[in-house]
Amino acid sequence: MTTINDIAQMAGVSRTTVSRFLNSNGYVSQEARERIEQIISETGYMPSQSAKSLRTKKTGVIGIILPKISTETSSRVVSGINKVMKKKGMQILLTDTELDPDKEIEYLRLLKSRQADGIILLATNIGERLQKEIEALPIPVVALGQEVPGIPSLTYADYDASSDMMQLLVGKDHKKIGFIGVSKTDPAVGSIRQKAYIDVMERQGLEVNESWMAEGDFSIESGYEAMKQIITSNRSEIPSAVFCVTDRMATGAMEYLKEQGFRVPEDIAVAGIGDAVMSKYITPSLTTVDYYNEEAGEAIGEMLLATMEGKNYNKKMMHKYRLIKRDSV
Amino acid sequence: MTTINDIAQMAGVSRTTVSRFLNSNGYVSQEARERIEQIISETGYMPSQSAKSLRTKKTGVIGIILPKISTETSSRVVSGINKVMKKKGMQILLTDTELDPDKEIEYLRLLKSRQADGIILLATNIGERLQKEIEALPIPVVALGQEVPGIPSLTYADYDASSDMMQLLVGKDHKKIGFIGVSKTDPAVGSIRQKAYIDVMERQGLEVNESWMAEGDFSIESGYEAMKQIITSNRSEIPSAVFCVTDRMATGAMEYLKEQGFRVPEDIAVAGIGDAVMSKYITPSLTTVDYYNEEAGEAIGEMLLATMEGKNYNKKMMHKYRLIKRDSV
DNA sequence: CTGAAAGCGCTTACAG
DNA sequence: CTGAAAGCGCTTACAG
Repeated sequence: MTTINDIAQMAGVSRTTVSRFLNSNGYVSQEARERIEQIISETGYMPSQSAKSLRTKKTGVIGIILPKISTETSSRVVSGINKVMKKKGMQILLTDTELDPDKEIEYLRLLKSRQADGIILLATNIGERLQKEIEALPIPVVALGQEVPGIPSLTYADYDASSDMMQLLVGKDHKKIGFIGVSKTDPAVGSIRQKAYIDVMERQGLEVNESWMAEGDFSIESGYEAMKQIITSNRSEIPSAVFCVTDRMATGAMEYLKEQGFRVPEDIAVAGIGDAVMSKYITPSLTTVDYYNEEAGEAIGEMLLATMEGKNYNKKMMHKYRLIKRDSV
Repeated sequence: MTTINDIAQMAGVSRTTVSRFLNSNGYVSQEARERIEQIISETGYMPSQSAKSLRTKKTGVIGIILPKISTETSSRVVSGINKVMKKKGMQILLTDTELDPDKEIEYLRLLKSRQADGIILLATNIGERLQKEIEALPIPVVALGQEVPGIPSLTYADYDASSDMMQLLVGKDHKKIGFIGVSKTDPAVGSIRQKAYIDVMERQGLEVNESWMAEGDFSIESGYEAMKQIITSNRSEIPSAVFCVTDRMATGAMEYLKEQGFRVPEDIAVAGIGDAVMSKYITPSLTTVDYYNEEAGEAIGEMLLATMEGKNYNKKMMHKYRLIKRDSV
């Protein structure tokens, strides 16, 4: 590998001058500049980032901690983050917890040792240990999707979006509304969305029937199973609508209903959240909520950049959303 | 930040000993070991990767050059790669060319300057310049999805898979088969899959009607438009089946057909490639080819690891696939 | 079993 | 406008 010393020698200047040229700070004579430029393009020289980082304490890399890489939401978010980081010449180091809370901590440490300039955390749960770990970290951390105490967070409007969707159902005169959720260990998806469901039901004086509620694990199959459970355990009185906290689970639920000969939405209406591409193309097309994930990625990227610059950034934000009314409701 | 020197001092040993402890090479007395261990856990010390990399010339990072981050294929592949890299304690640096060939070269250089230990390239085209650049690179590079001369490549079985799909169509007695492809600058998707289409048509003595062929750009919308073009420019004689080189375009094509009142597959059959999740849940479900992208990710990861170790690895491989027969054909 | 010393490739005061 | 020198935090022969 050719180094800055080689370039300096070949150009007949000191490495200080080459460094100045590289970083365009300090004066370099036109003459020196030209010779250096020439040599660099001849050799294809690229400064070593490791050496640079060791010296400057900046790596130009930010870390992203994802619950799961191969997910539509993840890839949209990453795409958004990448968009803003690219402009700043920053790279992205990807990390995947596979939904394991311990790994969130492990990766936080790893990213520290790799001296990431900043970290974006897409947490699924937010335990004590995680918070302690973050607090001790000498690197700016921001969170997307969950509100994490003590650090800037951008959350989705889970409560409002879920309430709106429930209102839509209620407005269509549904009184028996079922619910397919996920574990409450996930505050945003498991807990808040369910709370909105229950609150609207109660506010409307509607009965919250436990047997109309089931829990899945985000997968399409689990939505299928949850729907099956709701239907089979309620021979006499099945719900006329089901609110699913996720498009994938809603897709599974519809799959089961169609299989059993139910008409959607005539017999049972189905609603989801997330606006997966799929939701527009299944039949009937799915009524859902668009969370603008890619833009959320951009926004959280900007937030991280701002906190890295020590700016007094608005700490807690909620991202926009919109209801998409289609044919399943 | 606490450094190895701090640890050494606090533990009353030299930093050499601490380093030996950290990397578990060379002897360290039980006593020293315990003190060091203790101090490290107290301080939460993590060795600086930049310093380590500068010294050892290994970063523990591999780079991935993707045509587009937020794509189902990409995220499956990355997930597979991550799976094998995780086992080796390696991290992934993500890079997105946005389908711009110049960026492939740019990112190759960037990853060099970041001293990636290896690079996985998901190229979309393979020009001269790219090949020259790779050749000059002092880092192992492997390619997935396209055969790139001079480096180990894992390709999908584009020709065979497309031929099989065409045979399936022919077997269902289709004689007028249309085609929706992409630009031929993409050898694998644009060129090879089309060649298979034409070869089968000719081998069967079927007419290759130019007006039954259209070109999209991978997007669902472009599939819609391509289908529209085929239908509207053939008032008298429309094809009875259309082979689309991509599930997304097939989905768009079906969307247009359904809109126009055509029945799929009775009036026109539609086939795709890629097994997008969606393809199972649209109506009718899409007949397609599963390329096992995640496993391909694992395989290319292993190939990179092997080349990094200088192993005499099988240079050119083709990944397995399977035809999935569903209801659209 | 352990430590002193050199060196990886940069940047940055400092002095000229 | 330019260079000599120190130092970033590690690892690795080498010597004991």
